[in-house]
Amino acid sequence: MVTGTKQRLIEGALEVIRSQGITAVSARSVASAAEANQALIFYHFGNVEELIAQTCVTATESRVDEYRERFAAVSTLTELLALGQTVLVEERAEGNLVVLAQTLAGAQRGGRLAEATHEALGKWTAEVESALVRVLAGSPLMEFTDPRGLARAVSAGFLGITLFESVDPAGGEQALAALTQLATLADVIDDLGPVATRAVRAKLRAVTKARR
Amino acid sequence: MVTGTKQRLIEGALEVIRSQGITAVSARSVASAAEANQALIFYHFGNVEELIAQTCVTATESRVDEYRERFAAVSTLTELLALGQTVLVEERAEGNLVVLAQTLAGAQRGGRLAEATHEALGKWTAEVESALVRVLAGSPLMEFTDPRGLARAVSAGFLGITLFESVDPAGGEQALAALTQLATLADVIDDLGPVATRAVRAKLRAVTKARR
DNA sequence: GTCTATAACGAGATAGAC
DNA sequence: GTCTATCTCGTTATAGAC
Repeated sequence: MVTGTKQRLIEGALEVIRSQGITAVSARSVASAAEANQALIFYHFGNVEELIAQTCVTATESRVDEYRERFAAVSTLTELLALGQTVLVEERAEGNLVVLAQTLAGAQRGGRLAEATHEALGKWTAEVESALVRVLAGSPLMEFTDPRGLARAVSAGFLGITLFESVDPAGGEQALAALTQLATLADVIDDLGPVATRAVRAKLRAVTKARR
Repeated sequence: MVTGTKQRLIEGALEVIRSQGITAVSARSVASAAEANQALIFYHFGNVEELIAQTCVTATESRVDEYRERFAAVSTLTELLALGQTVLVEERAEGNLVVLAQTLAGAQRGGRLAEATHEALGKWTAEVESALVRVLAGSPLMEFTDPRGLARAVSAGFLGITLFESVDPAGGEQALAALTQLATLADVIDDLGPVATRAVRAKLRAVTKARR
């Protein structure tokens, strides 16, 4: 099944999306990239949208599987942040964040692509979230952050940077560097321990008060 | 010029992109939304890509102008973060972050859209950056953050959350909430002043050492 | 500036031979 | 499962009347 036509069509779709984006996807362009007959898309997937949906989900699945062990090996916030950087850099070459971002853009009208991207995003956020929970356990940060929301924010941020990079590579690099710096700051809070905890608690009280 | 056909075509393009995304854009769909004749797109813009490019730039310009005074009024990090949230919420209704994100996706193949989105992104990042520089002046944070890169990271993050929201509104909300919490943490570091500065410096030395 | 009409082509999708 | 051929429709873009 490795060299099967169905698989080749998915790889063709990946290639078209990576190099030209979702707007360039058509039965003909994908079939051409896959060196397959255009009619086979409809035989194997029924329609083009379904092909894209399956492409997005399986590609994401395969990349997340690739990273699973590495996420599991992470035990500190610093390590997690370093892994995040690695993901961004590796996917810059692998191109699967581009695929997810492009499919997400194509999902604006809802439909099958919305369902598929929702599923694909869930695969990333689940991995990030569980790593966050593990890493933040016992940290003063745990008390004030929601790993669930944070995992989503991080995933969304990565997608945004991926899109940003495509039109401004230098700017994307700067953005990544800035995030790394912020990461260090979070680490510092972590290390400050009880001092930071007290400070954060005081701040939260102040903020809460001010908003009443 | 307010009710001119050219303007109506731009508004039609905005409507199509907002409701159905970049993949649904065509001379016919836009003309229909603008209640204008399809041929007029080619008379006024030459081709559809140019229409989208101008739509993206002018829409971004108008929204950024809308926020300029509010950015200028910001004098603390907390206020800036609050404004950031406001932007995200208001643009959720206004829909112009969606337009920028969608155009960015359409810019994957380069060409005119890449140029236009580069320009549009620059308008946002310039505003965010100048506010960051002002707000971080004299803060211990200034020493360790690059406002230029941070502004790009923030802008990219907003675009990512915007895309994320379109397929998972609840998740987008959680992401936004998590960022707000992180914002408070940054604020705390700011308030800690010299204590934080020393801690961050020590941490940076440690990190630098570990990487050698 | 705006319209109709139409050329020229690419799109999704299906039928049917092999 | 894969191919060719084809239908039908939507697409960009232009020509030319008004």
